[in-house]
Amino acid sequence: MSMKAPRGTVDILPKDAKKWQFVESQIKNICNRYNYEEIRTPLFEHTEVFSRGVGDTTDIVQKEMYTFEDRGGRSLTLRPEGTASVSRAFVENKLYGEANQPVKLYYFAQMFRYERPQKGRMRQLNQFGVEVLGSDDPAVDAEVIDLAMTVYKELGLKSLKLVINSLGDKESRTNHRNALIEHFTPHKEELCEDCQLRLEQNPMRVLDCKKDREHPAMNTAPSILDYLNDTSKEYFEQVKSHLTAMGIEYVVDSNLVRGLDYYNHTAFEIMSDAEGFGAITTLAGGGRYNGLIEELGGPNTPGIGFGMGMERLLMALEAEKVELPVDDKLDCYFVAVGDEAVKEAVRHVHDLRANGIQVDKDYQGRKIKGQFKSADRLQAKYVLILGESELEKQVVNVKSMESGEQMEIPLEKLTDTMKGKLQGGEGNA
RNA sequence: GCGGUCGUGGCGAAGUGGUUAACGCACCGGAUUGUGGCUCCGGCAUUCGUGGGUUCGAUUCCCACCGGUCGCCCCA
Repeated sequence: MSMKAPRGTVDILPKDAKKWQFVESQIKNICNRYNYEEIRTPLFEHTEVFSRGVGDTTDIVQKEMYTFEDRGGRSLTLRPEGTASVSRAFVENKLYGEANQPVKLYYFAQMFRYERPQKGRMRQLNQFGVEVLGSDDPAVDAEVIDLAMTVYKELGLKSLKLVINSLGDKESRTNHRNALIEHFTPHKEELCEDCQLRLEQNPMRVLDCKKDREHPAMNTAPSILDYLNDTSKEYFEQVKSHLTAMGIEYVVDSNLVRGLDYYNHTAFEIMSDAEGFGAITTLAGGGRYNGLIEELGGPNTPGIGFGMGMERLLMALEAEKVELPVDDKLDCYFVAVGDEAVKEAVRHVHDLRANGIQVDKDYQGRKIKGQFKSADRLQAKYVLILGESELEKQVVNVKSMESGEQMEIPLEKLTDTMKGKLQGGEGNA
């Protein structure tokens, strides 16, 4: 029997986990500056949260959910995205009653989608996401987009493309929808199978079909931007002017639709131009969802947010050859020689660690040479040598692996000495 | 869900229907009796993705399945 991780899942091993930790800490730092607070919601929800929240006709709900029945006969689903879960939590915990509005939240969470795996597309994926609930100020839309762009820029990405669109309010959407049906119905037979279905269920999505891109009716199709009513139009203008004021470049693409039903007004995607991405270029996507909270049983509350793929972020960093400053050097390696010293080493290592010093030692019974090799591989800054002669004199030989210099330090001064050396920073050992 | 391609030790990578499956890296041991990074010597695949089939014989041929990868769909 060979045990393998399930299809579309991967193990993140220590080498990579260091990168994840770094990226996550940078992102949390940014969230803190923007005053967003973390929320953690369950890994699974009642299936209804997603089918109603995300929308019955979406690909996610129709073919990508991990749905199962628990022993009590409840239908549960591993979360495929974050917004519906956070919205449910917002309603259930009555966060609309909090003193500080809007409520600004962020999360790091695993998502699950049953799809054919590909590079940058996993069945279990990690997302960083943000949701702002309780304000319909266009400046919030701009803030959310700014936050996402800031994450990428501060991490060092350059090849970014921000695409935005407005899907308008309910009235605008309805008018546009009718216009689309009127426009495409005469050509229905000429469209691909998927689009024939989309025309009935969600005509907007015909617009971003790649198969029918060449169809003449596509170019003449009514654009949502022409169907925005005055308030929607004004809203979009304000979002754009805030972005411009912040120096954030964007492209308006009236065919940007987004696959989830809950979106209205602002929709956006951030893509990468970098080489080595293959077919997958979307790094993050999001938009406004002013009706969702009500749909889930809460008070009429506006909301906006985005989801950012962590795997794709890491891929983008790699594609652009961004070096992350991950420190994998070990402070100290404790080398013990001789039965008595080996026994003593356990206690001394403990003491050093208790005093905040990073130390490791040999557990393979290696000889001194092998222990030095280990120290070298672990990129130890210092090797602390305890042998019979040192034991007798109650000292430790401290060797700087960088300079090769070695000096005797009395055992009782070891902790303080090492603290001093390590605090001293680069190279002045 | 559909199509292409691939699957040999920890990693990279040759190879052939037939007694012992190259090589490189890594790793382990030794030359160096208490000190790493260099050098030399030695060690390191009894499922060649899994399961069937063809054959006297299959890692090599055929089929299925599983998995990776690329593209389509869609998205993070």
